[in-house]
Amino acid sequence: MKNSDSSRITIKDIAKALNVSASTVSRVLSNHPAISESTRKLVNDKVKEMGFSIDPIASSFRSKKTKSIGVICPRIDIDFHSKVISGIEDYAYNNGYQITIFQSQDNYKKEKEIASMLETSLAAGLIICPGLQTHKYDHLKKFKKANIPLVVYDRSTDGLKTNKVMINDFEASFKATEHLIKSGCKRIGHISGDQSVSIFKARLQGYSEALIQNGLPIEEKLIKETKNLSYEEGLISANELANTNERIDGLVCANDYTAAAAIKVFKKFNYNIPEEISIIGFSNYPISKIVDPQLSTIDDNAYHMGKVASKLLIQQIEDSDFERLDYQEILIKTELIIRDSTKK
Amino acid sequence: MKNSDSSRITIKDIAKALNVSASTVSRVLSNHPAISESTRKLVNDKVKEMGFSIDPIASSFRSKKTKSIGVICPRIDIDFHSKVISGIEDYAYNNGYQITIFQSQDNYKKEKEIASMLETSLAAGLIICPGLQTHKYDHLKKFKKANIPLVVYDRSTDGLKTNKVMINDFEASFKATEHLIKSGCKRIGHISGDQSVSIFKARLQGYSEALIQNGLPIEEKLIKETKNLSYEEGLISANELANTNERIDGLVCANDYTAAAAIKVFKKFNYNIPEEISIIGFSNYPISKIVDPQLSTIDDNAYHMGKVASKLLIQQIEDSDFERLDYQEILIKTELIIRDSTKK
DNA sequence: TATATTTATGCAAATGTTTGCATAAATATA
DNA sequence: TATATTTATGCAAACATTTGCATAAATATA
Repeated sequence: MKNSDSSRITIKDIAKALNVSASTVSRVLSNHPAISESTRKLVNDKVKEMGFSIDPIASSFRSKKTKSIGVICPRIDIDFHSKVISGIEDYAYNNGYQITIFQSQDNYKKEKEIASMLETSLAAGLIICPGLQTHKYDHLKKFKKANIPLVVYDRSTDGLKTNKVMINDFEASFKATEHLIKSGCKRIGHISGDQSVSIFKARLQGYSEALIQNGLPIEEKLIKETKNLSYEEGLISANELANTNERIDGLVCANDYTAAAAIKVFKKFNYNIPEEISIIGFSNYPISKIVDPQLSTIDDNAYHMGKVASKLLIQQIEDSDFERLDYQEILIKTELIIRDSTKK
Repeated sequence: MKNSDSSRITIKDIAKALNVSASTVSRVLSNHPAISESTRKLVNDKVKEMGFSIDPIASSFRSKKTKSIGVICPRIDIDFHSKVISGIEDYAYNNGYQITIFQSQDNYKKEKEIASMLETSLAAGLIICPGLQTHKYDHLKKFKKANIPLVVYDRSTDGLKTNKVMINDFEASFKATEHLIKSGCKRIGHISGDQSVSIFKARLQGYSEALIQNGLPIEEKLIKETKNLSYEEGLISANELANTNERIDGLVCANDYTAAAAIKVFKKFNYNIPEEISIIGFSNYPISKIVDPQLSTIDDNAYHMGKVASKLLIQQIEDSDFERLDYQEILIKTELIIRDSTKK
């Protein structure tokens, strides 16, 4: 009765109780084919009876594999990231993986630090949204060398050839702009995000391309770049747009905060929304249903994006042919959500 | 040159290179006192030179300790939880711990499943916000038995004596209500959450107590219970309140969504806010700064709550006197944020 | 100087699981 | 029936680190 005390039940205890070897028990547990049905049942029953469960640390130690996926994002408490992570976790959990989360705070040094830690700690894989200050990717390239699967989400990483899951920002923004054009808008402005960030650049391009393809001119003064797409910056930009001498009748915003700000400003300037100006946001934040009028916007499918990233990663972890594949880029479809801030 | 290939550098490699024993290297790495300054330096230099880092799995395997904190919450993509987790992660990371996150989806069975997994996987500790369906706590009591530190956050757990970090909901709601009374409101309604959930019960009690202490009557028909405190439920409740024959001049809402809904409804009924009715929310969600007028509310300090929970847990993990303490309950202070939806 | 104490280091075992190799038993083939 | 093949199981080593115990070296005490 070596284990009558609080110490954990091991494979050996099961083996001893059944007069079989530890190997046999281990093989049953991992569904090894070369085990007879009879012993398989015997072992499984005993395992249940004794309430045994495998020690994951010991298992990882021996096999050099873990069931733990590292996730690095700038911050967890940003609506978009929390949704992506929710999707990552759901899929991972249902497939037997755990996720360990880190916040880089958009700090390049910290991001490198976390990445290198993850690399030496036998993470099964890494899902990362690189920080805004991250422009070199050596810390990520190391994962390829170490043969640890890697998936980047949301931000494009020029020069790093790796698995990516992204929103088709260009297409989404194009779609949003086209929606305004089709409903009759002729003079459409844009409140854009930091143009050194690829996704915001893509949103501006989508907007521009939609104008061009529909024969509308691009007017530089109707494009207002902001640093953080904050509500406050939105107020400022919208004010400037409301004060141009010729009226605008449409506004494509690169997120919902600036769009909400624009609604407030144009209402103050006595524009009827959507009759005199159509305003559309991006992301489908909770606020979009609360502002008055309710905001038309683009749903970025963040949760789904997380699921896809998780799936892609786990596929690569488990697929032994992994080395044959090089990498994949997946674009997530967005959805145009038409509410009351744009004409039908 | 055994390790010229891709295999990892071990303590033995360092030992061999310096002609010392592995024990010595290990002791340097864990700051064991019985090591001379000279060898300490020698080893540390070699460690840097060879780019060695300890294998955390092997270390955990031998020492039966991990640096991994389990976190279970209903969902990650809820503003409150994502902020708490952000705080947990920040503090944990700065103290050498990692967090592994799970979503219970408010599903009792899943919560139990995750908890039991965490218990057998050598988690250093657990931080949990129990789900709405969780009314028995055997799965958490096991942690105490297994001597794994446990901290519950946000939801009270009657009958479970354990470490808790909570908002003082009673006091916060009291404070909010008193703010309205002091600014001259005489007839104050309340939109409340599910009364089987302790925190929402406490918010109702805080509201009631403030009325009583200020000599105002409690009118049952001015208290509207909702199931989920959703924006839609807020619209319905506010409509009912706007249709009582005697006008109300104040409204305390148990969250910001219902408060935002109330603003919309009372504006529609041509009330001037805050002159004719003061409306206050709870939680300080992003929307509170965006609705018009900007919403007065209670900041629940979610990020700080996470930090405190993390700190409490790590204290208990590392404090060898842990068994001496029984448990602690910490109440986080809330902050009254006065914006434009309430009279000054 | 002899003995006691302190300080610094090494030895070797132990942790729980997995897995290559060996082998026994059972079955198929000639 | 003898041999070859397949199937099921066991043996024992390996993984990287930690730690109790032993001991050598250095220092303090008598």
